[in-house]
Amino acid sequence: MSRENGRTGPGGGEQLALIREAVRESRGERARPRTWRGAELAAGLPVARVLVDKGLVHLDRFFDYAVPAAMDAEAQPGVRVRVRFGAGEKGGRREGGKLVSGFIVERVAESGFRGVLAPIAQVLSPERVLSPELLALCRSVADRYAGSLADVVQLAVPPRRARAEAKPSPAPLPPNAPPEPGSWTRYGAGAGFLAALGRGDAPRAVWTALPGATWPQELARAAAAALAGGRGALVVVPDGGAAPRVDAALEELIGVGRHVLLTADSGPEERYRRWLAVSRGSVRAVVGTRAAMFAPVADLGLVALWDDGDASHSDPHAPQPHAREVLIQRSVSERSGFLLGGLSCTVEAAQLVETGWARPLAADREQVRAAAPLVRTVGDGDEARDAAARAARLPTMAWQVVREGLRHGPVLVQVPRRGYAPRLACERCRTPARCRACAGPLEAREAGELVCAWCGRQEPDWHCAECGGARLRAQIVGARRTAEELGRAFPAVPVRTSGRDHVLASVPGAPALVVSTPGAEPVAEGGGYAAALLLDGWALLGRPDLRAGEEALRRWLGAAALVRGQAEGGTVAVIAEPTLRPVQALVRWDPVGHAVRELAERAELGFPPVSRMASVAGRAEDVAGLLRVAELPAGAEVLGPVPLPVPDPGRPRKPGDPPPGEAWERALVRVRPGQGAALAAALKAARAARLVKREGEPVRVRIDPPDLG
DNA sequence: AGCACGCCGACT
DNA sequence: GTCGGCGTGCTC
Repeated sequence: MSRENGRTGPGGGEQLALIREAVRESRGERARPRTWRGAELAAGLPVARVLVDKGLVHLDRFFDYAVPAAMDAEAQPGVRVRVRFGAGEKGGRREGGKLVSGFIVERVAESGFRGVLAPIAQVLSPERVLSPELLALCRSVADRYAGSLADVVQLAVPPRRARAEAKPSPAPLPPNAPPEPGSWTRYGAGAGFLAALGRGDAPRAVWTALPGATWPQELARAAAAALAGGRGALVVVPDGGAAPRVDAALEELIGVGRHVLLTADSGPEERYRRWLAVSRGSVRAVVGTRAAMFAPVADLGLVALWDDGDASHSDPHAPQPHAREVLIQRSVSERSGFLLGGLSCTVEAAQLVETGWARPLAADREQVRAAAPLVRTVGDGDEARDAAARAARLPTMAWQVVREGLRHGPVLVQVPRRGYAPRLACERCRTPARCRACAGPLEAREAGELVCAWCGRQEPDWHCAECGGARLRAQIVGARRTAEELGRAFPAVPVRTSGRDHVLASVPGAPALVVSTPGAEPVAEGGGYAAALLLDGWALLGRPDLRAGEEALRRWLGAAALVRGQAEGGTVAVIAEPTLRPVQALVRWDPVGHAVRELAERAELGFPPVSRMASVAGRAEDVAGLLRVAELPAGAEVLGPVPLPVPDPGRPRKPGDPPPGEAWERALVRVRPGQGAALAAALKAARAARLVKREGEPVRVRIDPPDLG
């Protein structure tokens, strides 16, 4: 990686640079200037180290600028500045260059740069938004994910809103009184965990929450415990639905003015105002979504994350850091407590316990059994005997669960989300159903007709090309129709739907059919749903994804946790093959056992998180080229490359998709867990080298790729 | 990404 | 001699 390696041949730039330097030296120029074009420079520390806000990987370093005396007071570390960047020299003076923004990272007495420093053009505001702690966090996240510091800083520091900066933040309030353990006493070590937070320790726990809707209060109580001990707290939840619930619970515990809610819902200016209140130390607790993981809470006592299996915890912007990994890093470097909670359990969470890094925080079996509903399973193929059940294509048992449930309260029906299903296939031989014109995958529309997802052509008379079969596994249609038929079968009962565009927060406790897609389930008032029917098993489990089982269980538990406990007659029917591991884990309500078993399997196969992986995607020659120059750590294993499936031309292009008409390949690189940092560094360096030399098209590098087939 | 600098061929 | 083509490397 040494600079000299890149230089070749006589008369190269290296010699010239030396000559230019010698000339300057003889002219008496130096890197510690007193003046710039006659303007006086800051006396004490006249050099500012600046992070220039340009995401280019090979520019991932600081640049020194001269600090004019007039800016001395305001040009403090952490402030936003404008600087001229990119111009060459004319007669030993800097001219032109584009005005770019950046952050002052440090003030120093002298620069290592042997040239004429350009002055800072402007201090945008004296607000010190990029504190040393936040900078360090961004640096370590960038390193972990093979990304550039500037990219991560962009995620961590919200865009400036001058109006929000103008007003001072309110004075901080004294700490609240320690909260009672409350419902934490239901978990063996719960009260102890809160007590440890309160006295300033840094306990770490993976918490398996009991079913029900009390977890927002429990998260709030943990935050309140850290606050009462005089430290800060940060709670990250997956979506705008959960955040207000934790926020409300926290407000009830500690009142107004000690915490803020950081979500996109409040709008950029209000959000920045709240962020500033945190940055200025005016409040020391934050509840928020993904981006809040970087919130500059001073003196962190607790970082908490809810439901780390939710995909929204993974930031879609480069370098795509995951909230769990960022918060793990924060809890280590800032020596804070750590709480990873959920109704379910990811393999990563299980690994934190397995390695001894965190302690499990769970209720005993009796408690779980009492709080959880009764779960009954029935396979897909079981024939129903009565006509109504057959019309709804429901096995008799499932039908009875719904009918019985409707006598006592609302019944939740979980249906698969559009676009979440595997492609339609021949019922007999499972050959995917393809368009005869363009070979695109066929989709079933509401009315039941078949349409090509790529070219839109209708296919009224489909026959399997392999076996001549005429029947499809048309389950999306099936599940939706089942929901419709249920509504028709119980005409006296209202039907409510909750999904993508219309998400209901809650429904009344009266009998009703509540049809919802996974993740959009409303809370039922009056103690929960009387029953739930889970119809999306085949869609969840049929995906060719390493996480399919974990994800199915997570979504089922999320729905089933809203159903009343077994003692109050709460029942759940799941239509899925009863022998499958996630189905059994649901019946036993044992997410941890499931995760532990999955983890063991990953260990056997050498899959993450037991190994560390990165994916490298791009045109075949670029992927090969990058892997050739990358100095991968010893023992690194390259899997593939294999051709990447072409995304549907009909769908809008997602970031990260190959450009239309280009065939991409993907390789996976696997290393032992301890070598993750080396892997990231090697891939980053290789990509930078190729960018500098302009070899081929850029390649996409992703650490912890989420879509492992 | 821009943009200057350098080397080499064609012109006044 | 000197003007301007693009190939190479730097940006405080």
